[in-house]
Amino acid sequence: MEDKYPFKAIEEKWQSFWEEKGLFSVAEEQGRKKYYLFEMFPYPSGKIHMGHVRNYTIGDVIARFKRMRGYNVLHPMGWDAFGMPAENAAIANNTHPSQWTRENIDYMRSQLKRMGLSYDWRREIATCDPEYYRWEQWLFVRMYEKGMVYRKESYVNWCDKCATVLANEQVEAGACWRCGKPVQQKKLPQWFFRITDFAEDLLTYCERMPGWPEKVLTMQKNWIGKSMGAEIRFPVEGSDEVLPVFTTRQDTVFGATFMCLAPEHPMVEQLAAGTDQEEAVRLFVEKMAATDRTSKTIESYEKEGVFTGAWCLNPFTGRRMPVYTANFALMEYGTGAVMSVPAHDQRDFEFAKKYGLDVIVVINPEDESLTAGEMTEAYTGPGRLVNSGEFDGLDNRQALDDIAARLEEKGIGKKTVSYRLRDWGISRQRYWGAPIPMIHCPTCGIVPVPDKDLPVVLPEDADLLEGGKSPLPVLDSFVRTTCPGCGGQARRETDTMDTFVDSSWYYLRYCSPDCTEAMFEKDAVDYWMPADQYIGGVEHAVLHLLYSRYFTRVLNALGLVDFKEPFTHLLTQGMVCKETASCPEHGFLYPEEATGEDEQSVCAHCGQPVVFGRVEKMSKSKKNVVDPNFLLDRYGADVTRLFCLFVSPPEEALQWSDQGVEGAYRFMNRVWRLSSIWMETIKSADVFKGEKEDLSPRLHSLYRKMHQTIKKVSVEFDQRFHFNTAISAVMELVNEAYGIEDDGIPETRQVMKLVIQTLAMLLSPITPHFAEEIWAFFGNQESILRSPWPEHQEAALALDEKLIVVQVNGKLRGKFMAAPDTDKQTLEKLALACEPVQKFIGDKAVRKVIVVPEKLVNIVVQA
RNA sequence: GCCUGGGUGGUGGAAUAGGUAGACACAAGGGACUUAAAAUCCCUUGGCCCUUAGUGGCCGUGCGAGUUCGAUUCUCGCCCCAGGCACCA
Repeated sequence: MEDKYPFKAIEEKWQSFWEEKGLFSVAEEQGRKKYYLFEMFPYPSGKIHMGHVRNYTIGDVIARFKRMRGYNVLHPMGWDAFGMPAENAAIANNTHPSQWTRENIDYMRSQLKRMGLSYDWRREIATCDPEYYRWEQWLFVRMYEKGMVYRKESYVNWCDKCATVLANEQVEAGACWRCGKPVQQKKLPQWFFRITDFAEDLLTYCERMPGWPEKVLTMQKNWIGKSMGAEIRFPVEGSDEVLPVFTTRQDTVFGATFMCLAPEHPMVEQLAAGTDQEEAVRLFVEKMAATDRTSKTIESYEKEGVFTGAWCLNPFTGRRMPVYTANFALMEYGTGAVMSVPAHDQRDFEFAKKYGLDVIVVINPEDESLTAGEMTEAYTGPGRLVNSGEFDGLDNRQALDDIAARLEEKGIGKKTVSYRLRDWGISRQRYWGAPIPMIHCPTCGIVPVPDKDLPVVLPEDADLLEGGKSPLPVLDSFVRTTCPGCGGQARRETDTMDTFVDSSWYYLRYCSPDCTEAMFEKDAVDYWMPADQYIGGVEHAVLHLLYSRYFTRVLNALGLVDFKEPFTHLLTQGMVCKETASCPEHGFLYPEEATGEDEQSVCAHCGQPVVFGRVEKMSKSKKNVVDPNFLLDRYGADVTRLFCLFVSPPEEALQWSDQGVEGAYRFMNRVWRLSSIWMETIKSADVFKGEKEDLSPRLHSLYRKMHQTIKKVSVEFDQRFHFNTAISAVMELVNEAYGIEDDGIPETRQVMKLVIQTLAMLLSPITPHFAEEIWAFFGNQESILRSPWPEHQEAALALDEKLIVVQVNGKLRGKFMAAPDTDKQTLEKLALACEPVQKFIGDKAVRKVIVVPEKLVNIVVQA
């Protein structure tokens, strides 16, 4: 054996071995315990990045460990293959999205294979495959039949640059999540999934998923945004019209002095018609429609509105309330109308101040009496009702219930719930996606494509248009069709589905990827689902993960699956970060653009000192990326995997360190060397099976350390997934094993054989190629993955003597050794006898002695 | 503004049914081997103090209180950082 771990030859050898033996291919085995884990499938963007490396390494460790633990492990991989970058790249490179995507998949698959990931590649799926999206279309039709999908003309988030509609989830701070351009509002007919029907259920189950991180559940809960409140109907003066509002503060209804409608509210135009405000309202509404979301957010503090000329009546006080249209009223939330209570809502307060509207205090804080004219901000806290007729004196929390009850009695409103969550708009005016399987017939209206005609295949011969506009509407061969109802000429729907639809059910397809009769084989799904472990970036906490939960509910409601939650355990891994380097003049710099040693580095372009900036998520724009290929070439897959797991626990951010990788490489070589040193002498030896009492103190200690390590590593792999501490434990074992010399005594060789074999097994999930190589050295023909995970022996952990810590008034003052079963009295006696302890007690009176057996004695003395 | 995490050596990070703070590694320093370098191996490494250099003393887990024999861990108040949401009535 060589001095350095020769990863190149070894890794290729074992990768072929696994592939030839089909070691990771699985099938349902009734009666055998299953484990289904998978990681978020990648978008085939070109090549894998460090985030992928980290994500898939974490999953692979668990998969390999569970196999050795005897589970039937399903560990699949696929491609989230539809999406805009493919179109953009195709235009830029004068190729076709299909070709671009498939080439990327081929290359990235080869990269993943180089990492030694244990996937069942026979189950590989790509969402752009017609046999995949066929079933998505099929489901769409089922949902349409059940009224779970609808079409509505509505204002949608529109990105001009990407030339498409965006879901609310894809709008970040008023800008497109993909290109960063401000998002505008545009009125278009769109297809929507009724996700809001499941808002309550999605929320309820957030309390029933102990396997999910609290953080993700909280983000989902906030996203769904449930508010308990009331709907109150305000009659419009001099008309039969009624304006319903949603409020969470019905306790303040006596203080409502005006009303605000969203500029898009359908009543705005009608109310203003014929009044002298008509023109002003029209101008305001037009101005608001032209304002994009970003500037609305930025100017969020400046409240603005226009009187519509109409008045409504407060149903409790009879007060005439002017109806305004205001920029802070949102059409998407509640009813699009707000009852404004300036004394107790900050937005209403600011609006009232600006337009000179009345402020009426209806809640006084405890022991204080507010005066409307003296308030500088709204009072939103709790208190007692005033100016509220029969409700005066009530605690406002009680009034919430009482006033809601009165609403129902008077027939002017009711208790109700509002959610922040909106229905999911899934139409995309884009080419590279799954076609929506609907037909527009001039006679029959909108008709679904019959099942026998599915899939509606995305024509791959379409020529892409400049600016990213979809070619489908002008592709006659696609658009022209016949109506399945009347047989007459009809047009196909040319919108495609949001790619998040594709990724909302792929984990079900993995269970039976080749099924031609249905979305999936029920038996296979019954066996494998729900998935036991899902791993991916936290950035999908409210997008993909919420949609997947929704989809599972849809399938459940359609009777296709028996469960509601798709993933019992979720692990959200942290970002991969690296320090940035920048030049005041040239911006961010690649490492090779900064010359010189660390602190004295200068910009290669201008010679100015390089500023080493903050540690940021790896990104091309920050020029702080590390290419996995570089690592695989230079250190190999095992070291790359080892490093990713060792630097930090999986859910924390991983901070890249060049020295850190070197350290992982050194460790790998160190274990390799340890094995090399002993290999020849222990090859023919027996594995130690004797009693630990027969061993020399040194060997005994090593033997115990080995069992400790097995225990520690097993717990980490099984429950906590803190691989960094598992690796630390293995390092300690290696360090201790290094202290043993070959003295020719049989027990020494037997123990060393046991230790080295155990090391190979403990490391096999992390550094599988290395482990296989060591395993084969011992003459094993089978893969190490086929051998059972080692079990620690509790008896081997026992110590003859335990270290007892002695404290005086809680401070460490001495230590001694004692047998584990030493009783409290003896421990106390021994502790008091400790020489340094005596010094601290001196002539002070001992007040109390606390004894924790096998651990510590604390002597409390007078201060 | 609201919600959720998190603040521990020069660095990444260990340690929580409350019980030796700093495991393991990186970096740094010293030594061995070598003609030399690389590699490797060994040692030191939280800060401060000492007229006794020790099995020595004091301080130390963002800051301030509290509970306790004992707090990185529990409670309360504050500060800072990261992530999420953001005119949600």
